Amino acid sequence: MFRTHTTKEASVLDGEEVKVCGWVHDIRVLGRIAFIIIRDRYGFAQLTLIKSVIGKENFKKYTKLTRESVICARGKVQKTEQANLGFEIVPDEIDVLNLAETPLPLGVADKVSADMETRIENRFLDMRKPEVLAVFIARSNILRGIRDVLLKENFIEVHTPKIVATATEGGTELFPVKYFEKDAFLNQSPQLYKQILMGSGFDRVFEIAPAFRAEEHNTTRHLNEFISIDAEMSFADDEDAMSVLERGIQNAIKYAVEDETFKLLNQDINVPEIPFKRLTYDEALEIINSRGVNIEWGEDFSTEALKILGEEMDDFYFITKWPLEIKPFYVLPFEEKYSKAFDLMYRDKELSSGAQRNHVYASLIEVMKSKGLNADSFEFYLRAFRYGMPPHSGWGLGLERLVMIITGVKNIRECVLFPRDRTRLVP
RNA sequence: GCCCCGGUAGUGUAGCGGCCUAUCAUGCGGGCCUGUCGAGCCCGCGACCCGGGUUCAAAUCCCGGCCGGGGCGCCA
Repeated sequence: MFRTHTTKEASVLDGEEVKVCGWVHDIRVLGRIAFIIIRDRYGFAQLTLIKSVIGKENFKKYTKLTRESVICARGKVQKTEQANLGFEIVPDEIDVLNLAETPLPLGVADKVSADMETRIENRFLDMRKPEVLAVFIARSNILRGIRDVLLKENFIEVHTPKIVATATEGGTELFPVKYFEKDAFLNQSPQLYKQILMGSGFDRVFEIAPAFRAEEHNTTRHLNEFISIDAEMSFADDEDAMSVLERGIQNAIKYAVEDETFKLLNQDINVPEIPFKRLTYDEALEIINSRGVNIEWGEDFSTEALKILGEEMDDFYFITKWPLEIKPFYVLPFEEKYSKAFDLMYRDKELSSGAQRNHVYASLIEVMKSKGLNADSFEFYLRAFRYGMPPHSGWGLGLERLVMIITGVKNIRECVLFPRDRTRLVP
């Protein structure tokens, strides 16, 4: 057995023999006494080495260990006020499982910061930092928070193809892939497939999976590969969809903040009250124009415009009743020039977009024509609308955007283990 | 796709024509120290992205390349 206890399990003991394994975080030598700080995923433990007890040779050997080496220490746990952690382990024996080379390309315990590039190139080391790990623990909790709500509300978790023959919505660029003798693409969204499932009578589905966009954007809030959380529900309107979404967000934040590692992020966020405020596109436009930024009716909001909304509104809010012309073909038209589309915002950031969908075949064809789309290439999708398609609604939510907002991380790349951006394909 | 900005020891930086055999911190190596916990003190190690040009003189100015960061557009 490598270890009997994690550092956290050992921290509550007193007098017991334990074996703990982890990384050498730091070593402090003070003449005839030395301290080795050992770190594992769960925390830290201090190994206290007294030269006269452990022997001259062992003392020298152990204090010459390099930082970030992997060791396993066997010894007695003692509660003590003298240690900052409130306990220490007095080792009889330390096994060196793997000696780390020196110098480290990125210091884990160093007091200097590192650039994003250095961090990502040495991501395995970067992720040894407890505050970096905390982002991924939060990410896991956020996912669980949303998944729990969806499962509880009877959604079926599904997976749709990521290698596809046609664009989902037009507009964004796709990554081409060779599919034997055919040309194919990486899917930008599961939109069309989850709608087909409504025609299959699945009633409520959700999918948590990667989506790919070949846009050459270079910002702190875009990725070329991201995780899209998509939900779709039958016999439901836009309001029903928004309501599921806000319950999911609320629960995600609840799960994230109640984890004890969340405090490492120094993020001040409260579990939000629901329902979130609904603001129509027209109302939003009025606010923006009143602040001197001119946006014409029917235009999408610029970053500058969204910053104004972010200042005027509460943290989370929906923008509803969008002009039909700036939304994708599959949204339901409403009062001539409007649609049943909505966006979920957090201050100035777009988190999610959704809509009640157009389930009427003839109307769908008409909208596609007006947008210059070729209905023939969407036949696999459209045929589901000819043999019994219920009214339905849904949304897509960018996981990393949500993680960014909840954890307070400023660059979306920090929310992904190994991010894919305009120039990064390795690691 | 358009527009800014930047590349100096392992890491993060200062310097922006001659005071540079290049600053500081961190790290690494060595020494002292029996309770450190951002340990302390002393000694040492280690760097100007690549190619061309301007100049008596280039880390510093100019051109090209490569690499990176950010903003906009677009979106999640």
